[in-house]
Amino acid sequence: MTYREDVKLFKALADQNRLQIIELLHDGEKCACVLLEELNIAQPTLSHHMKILVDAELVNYRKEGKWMHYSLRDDAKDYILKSLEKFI
Amino acid sequence: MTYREDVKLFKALADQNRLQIIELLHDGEKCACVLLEELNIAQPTLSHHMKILVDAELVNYRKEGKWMHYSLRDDAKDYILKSLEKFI
DNA sequence: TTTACATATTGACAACTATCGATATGTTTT
DNA sequence: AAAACATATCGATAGTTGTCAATATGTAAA
Repeated sequence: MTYREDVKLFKALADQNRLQIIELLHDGEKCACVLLEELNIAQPTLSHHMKILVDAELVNYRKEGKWMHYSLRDDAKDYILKSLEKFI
Repeated sequence: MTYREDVKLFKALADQNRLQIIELLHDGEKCACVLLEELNIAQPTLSHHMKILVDAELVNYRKEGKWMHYSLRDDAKDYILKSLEKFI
């Protein structure tokens, strides 16, 4: 039994900025530009974090013109819980 | 709001070997020597991982003579869940 | 009181990660 | 078509992490 996907998920959660992003997205979909305003990081850094969250399948994106809208997957908590339950 | 403790917890979960250790401890308390037999890592590496799990308060230890016995905290799942619920 | 054993610590190293300036890409506006 | 804007990618760098050999520490057995 290997846990590659679960490790990826917990790695995505193992960063202060990303936890804050998840909290911000909890209210609903947000534009990257809005996230950028709320966080104290440079634009390439935000882009980097969003990629990690999307790769972990925690966050969805929707492109609209020149804006990127990110949203937490609706069953995010269950998704993490299901991962947890594999070994705990 | 900062998430220092939560990041520490998720970092502890963000490693293949440590997830496997947690799975092994799910059966109940185990001696370090037993864990060492089940995992394909060197003894200092196990010691390192156990320290991270103990620091994250996911795992308790009990010293008995020259043996160290490690066990998962009984409310481990709730403990993680409570952390999750801070931002999700 | 040696010797053997279980675990922790140290030191070194390679791999990974977060960060940001510079730049590229793609879109809208003028 | 040019300028302005939003986001992604690249390249570099500092800091962190996983790993193990060597060694230290502490305990039990001979």
